[in-house]
Amino acid sequence: METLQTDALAFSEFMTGLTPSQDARVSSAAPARVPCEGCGARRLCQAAQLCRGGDDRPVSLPVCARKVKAGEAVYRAGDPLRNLYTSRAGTSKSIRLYRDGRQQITGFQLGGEFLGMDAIATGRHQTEAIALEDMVVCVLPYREIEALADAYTDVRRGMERMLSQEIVREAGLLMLMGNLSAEERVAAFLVDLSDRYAERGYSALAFTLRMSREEIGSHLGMKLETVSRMFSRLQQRGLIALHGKDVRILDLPALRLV
Amino acid sequence: METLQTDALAFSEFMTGLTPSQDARVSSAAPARVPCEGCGARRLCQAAQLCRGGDDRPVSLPVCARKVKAGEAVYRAGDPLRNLYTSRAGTSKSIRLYRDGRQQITGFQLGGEFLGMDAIATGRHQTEAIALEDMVVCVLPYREIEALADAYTDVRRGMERMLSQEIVREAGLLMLMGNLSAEERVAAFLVDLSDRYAERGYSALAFTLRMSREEIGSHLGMKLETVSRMFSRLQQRGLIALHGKDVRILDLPALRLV
DNA sequence: CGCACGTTTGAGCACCATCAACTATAGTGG
DNA sequence: CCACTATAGTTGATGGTGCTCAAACGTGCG
Repeated sequence: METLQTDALAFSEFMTGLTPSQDARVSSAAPARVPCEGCGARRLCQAAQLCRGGDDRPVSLPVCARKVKAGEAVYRAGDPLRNLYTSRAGTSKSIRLYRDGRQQITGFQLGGEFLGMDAIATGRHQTEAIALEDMVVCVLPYREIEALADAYTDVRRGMERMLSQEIVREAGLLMLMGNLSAEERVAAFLVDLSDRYAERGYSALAFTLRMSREEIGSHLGMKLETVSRMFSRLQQRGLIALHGKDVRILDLPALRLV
Repeated sequence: METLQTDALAFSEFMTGLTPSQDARVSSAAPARVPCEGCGARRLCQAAQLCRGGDDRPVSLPVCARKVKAGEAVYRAGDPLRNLYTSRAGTSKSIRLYRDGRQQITGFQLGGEFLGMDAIATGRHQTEAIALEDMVVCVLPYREIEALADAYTDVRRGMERMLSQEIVREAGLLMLMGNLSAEERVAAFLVDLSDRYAERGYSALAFTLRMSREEIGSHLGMKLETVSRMFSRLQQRGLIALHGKDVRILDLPALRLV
């Protein structure tokens, strides 16, 4: 997997599942239909079971790919729920806005992970998703997902499981915010990223943070200076080594116990 | 509604929808089938749309009522998901346990509110629900819910909306934990309770806290002494008046702005 | 009544936020 | 290629918020 990271073109192709000629059709302006079959991330895609037509499911979800540049929004708070999304490549953040301008990052989404489920309750997006780097996202029309879910039990179960997983994930964050010290939170954040990268086939011990210290702080409920200090402290303890945004985890078991 | 609170028997009957003779059949040991039709809380029941048989839905969910004494568990962490629950009467807390004994209260459930959705992802309950006072809960067999959801679109939509609402609710809590001061959190907690009591027909300005200061603290991410101090401060400011667990909100608009 | 428990209030301290200075890095244009 | 700038990150000094420890005060119950 690491070799792919060193080969930018092959890596891009692997993640997007698009050959250069297909790639030309995929733009912000004109999303193109692309088959799940060609998607390199399919094995790890949370939405894959919704996309593919199973033995007993002749119809598969028509998936459009869309490019989103770093800093652009996948969707905005208040937007009506038209689509759900999966990241084919790239990382995004989900921001929840508050009345007085305060905001909180409720989560980061890596490649293969699902976005937008907060909108299902009200029909409007409660958060907004901003790309932290250039992304390719799969656009999953919500109406079609609903239709599929109406027709096929396993799709329905999949949706429910993903919603419930999100509840469990947020409950874990609540625990973190309510009980853990700043150092413990940062350690838990790194362990979580490590686990998720490992799940997607990347190195669990060396990765690049796609988000700033301030964004990490907003997610964990602390200030950017504190994040920086805790990184330094973990480094002094010999648990991690970091140069800028590049993290190497030197002692993962110990980091889990912080 | 307040008159009902003064008449204990009528109130109990109203909330449980059980006449005394029915009531005798309802015990922890032997849950009895009770129809949603007789339930006084039905209009406010989050699960009502799952229970009742609509025009196009001949089959309705067989609902059993169960009594749970204060301090007893509705379900425990690790229990396999067999049922979802609605509180017919009484308040519960949802606790999430942590490896080292630390724990966090992820929420309180009032009468009419749903319990147990955290189990759908894994098939086992991630939290445990403990009654804060004597409760009557509706036991909704998960398999039957699934079957109903497979058969009827509106049931499926209802389930998804409830799951998504839970995500939005927890995201709000995350915001609270990440950004608000102790005083702001306590104020927000009271406002939330006020809104929910109002929704269920009770007074928005006078109610009794069913949980201890420590439980409030565990929910809001602070210590019980701090909760007490913040209550005192809000009282000094003239926003609330409290005697023990009885709260009167003197200036709700101001409390919202804290 | 006495005991247990929940709650309130106080004093001192630790942790994290704030303010501020400095460094590192990347991007821009001469 | 190098200055120049802007942005991100690190580190230090200081203060405030909330935690810890502790004592006193109710309130309910056996």
